[in-house]
Amino acid sequence: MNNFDERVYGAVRKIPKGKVSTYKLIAKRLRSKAYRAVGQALRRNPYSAWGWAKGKSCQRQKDIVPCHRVVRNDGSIGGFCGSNSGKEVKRKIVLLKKEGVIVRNGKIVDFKRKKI
DNA sequence: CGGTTGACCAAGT
DNA sequence: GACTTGGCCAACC
Repeated sequence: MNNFDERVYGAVRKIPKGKVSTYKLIAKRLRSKAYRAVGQALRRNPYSAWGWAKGKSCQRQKDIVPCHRVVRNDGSIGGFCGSNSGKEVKRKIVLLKKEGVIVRNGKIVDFKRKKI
């Protein structure tokens, strides 16, 4: 519970629906400069937000980490599901759209107002 | 313990 | 806008 990964997951879970955050901001919230390590933690994310958002039984909602609400500092998507292929990124965009976050050309529209 | 990696960032070209 | 560089930090081998 005290390792870096757990703290990252905890912070990401607190992101409210319809809002987004960045790797850097999360690191800041943890009082750390390890924004790169945040990406690392999510990459090996043991919890899956994808199955949950898709409505299929995957894991308990309280345990999931909404990694799709975490994007790069400039509002671009980054990666998803341990991959940066366009396929996975598209999934991420769909999830965001469901929550009211519009993404165009791989970037979040009005990102400044939606980030925490 | 040292080197590599990465869902990053900022500044430079 | 794209690409490169140097820096950053934790996990991994």
